[in-house]
Amino acid sequence: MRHTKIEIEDNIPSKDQILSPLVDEDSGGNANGIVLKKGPWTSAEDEILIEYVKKHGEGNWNAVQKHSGLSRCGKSCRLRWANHLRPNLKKGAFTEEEEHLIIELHAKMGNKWARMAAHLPGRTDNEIKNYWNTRIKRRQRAGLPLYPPDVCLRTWQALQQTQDTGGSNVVDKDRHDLLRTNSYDIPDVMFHSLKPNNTLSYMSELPDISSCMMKRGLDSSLCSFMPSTMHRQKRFRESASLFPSPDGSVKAPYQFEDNSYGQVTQSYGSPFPLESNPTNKNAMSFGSFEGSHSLTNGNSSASQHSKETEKLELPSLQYPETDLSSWDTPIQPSIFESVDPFIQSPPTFMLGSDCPSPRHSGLLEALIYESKTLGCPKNHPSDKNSNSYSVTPGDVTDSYNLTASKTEIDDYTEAISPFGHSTSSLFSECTPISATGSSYEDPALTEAFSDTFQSSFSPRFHDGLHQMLKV
DNA sequence: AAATGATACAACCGCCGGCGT
DNA sequence: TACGCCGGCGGTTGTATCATT
Repeated sequence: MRHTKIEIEDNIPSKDQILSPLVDEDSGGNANGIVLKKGPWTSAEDEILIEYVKKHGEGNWNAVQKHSGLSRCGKSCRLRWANHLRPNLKKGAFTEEEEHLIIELHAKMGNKWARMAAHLPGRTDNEIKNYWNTRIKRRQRAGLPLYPPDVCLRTWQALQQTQDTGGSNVVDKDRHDLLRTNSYDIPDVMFHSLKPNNTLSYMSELPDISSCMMKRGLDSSLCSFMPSTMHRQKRFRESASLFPSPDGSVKAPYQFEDNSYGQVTQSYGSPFPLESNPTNKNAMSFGSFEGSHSLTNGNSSASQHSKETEKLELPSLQYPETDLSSWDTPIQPSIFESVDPFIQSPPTFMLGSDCPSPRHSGLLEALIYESKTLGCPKNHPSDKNSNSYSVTPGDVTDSYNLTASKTEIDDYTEAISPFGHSTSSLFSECTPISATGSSYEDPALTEAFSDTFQSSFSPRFHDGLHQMLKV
């Protein structure tokens, strides 16, 4: 880990700091009229803070300024202490073990940096967050997925075990607790055009799956490389940013075909044709890729705003249909998803959950979410170019128009796994870490995961589908 | 050697929940 | 119950440093 100039020359306040200390000019200082300093900490300030904590202990950070004369706000003091001054902080680069742990933890927890830090003694949430964001960028640039297959497998197994036991023996207890609240604040996503001639069919609900976790997975890891670190609003705002089209013009990476209720569909895949192209076998990509919208600061999604959609966060979903054997192969660009931006109240049987927002999702949630999403009746693409089922504006809440035959559904579910797309797509989220020479490229591993996946969900999906068709 | 881009890291900001009044 | 304060958390930004051209 590098040492910054500030750390190295800690005893010497920078010229800038001396000449023009950064202060909170906006606030003009605290309630006492004292101007609070901002910017890098000096060693002198560190000393003061350390002394303060020695005397008074941690906490009551707002009192630091009062008692020690340190011109820093409480938040700043807490952060400085937590990230740099507290004892037993481990400095330096992450070890291989730590990196693996982070990957695994992120698969389970999503962007829960503080909780992840709890599993990494001496590491701070900020460090982990920075590491992860850097990793995301790196892999995005390389067009590689985020999670290695073994992580996918373990996460999936953990998920299954959790479901089977109905408990929390695999998933952290607090995580399990998290599954108990309700939060349906994200758009549901319909995956269509997942395969040539295949668009997502309706799936019935999976009663034993946490809808929360599914939601949380929406915009994250599994679904895309879009860092889940973006503010929802901002993400949406930026989602309206423009992406160059092949002809040099710019256009939104996806468009609403119809912004009426229940029929809003967006086509993702900025530089590529917006309509589904049946001939583009590799169109679906789970990972990020060069030129994809996900590369805009790692954030994908652009959209046109409509009155109805303005408040919504639009997820970035990229479902590669990558070959399991090509872990290190940059994923082919393209993606066509449709998103129902209208958040509807979920069926009550859906598990309430902790569902912090989906932006925090990890692989685990992504897996669940994806399966759930596919099983959600409201997630219906209206893509007329596909065989997907559509929802008309009037049937958002209680019914759907099924425009495909049961046979089609059967074929589809059989063909592309319970997740609506090839099981292999899930692995595109997984990636080998070449440096470790681990088993990430082990075909047996990926196959095992695939088998597990298929065998676990297909029957349910089928049952659900058939049941749904009776409606 | 300079310019440019990428990376790593520190720090700030806004939001949210808990808690006390 | 409402309100304000405080601390924690996640997201974002700014900047120093390194690498490449």
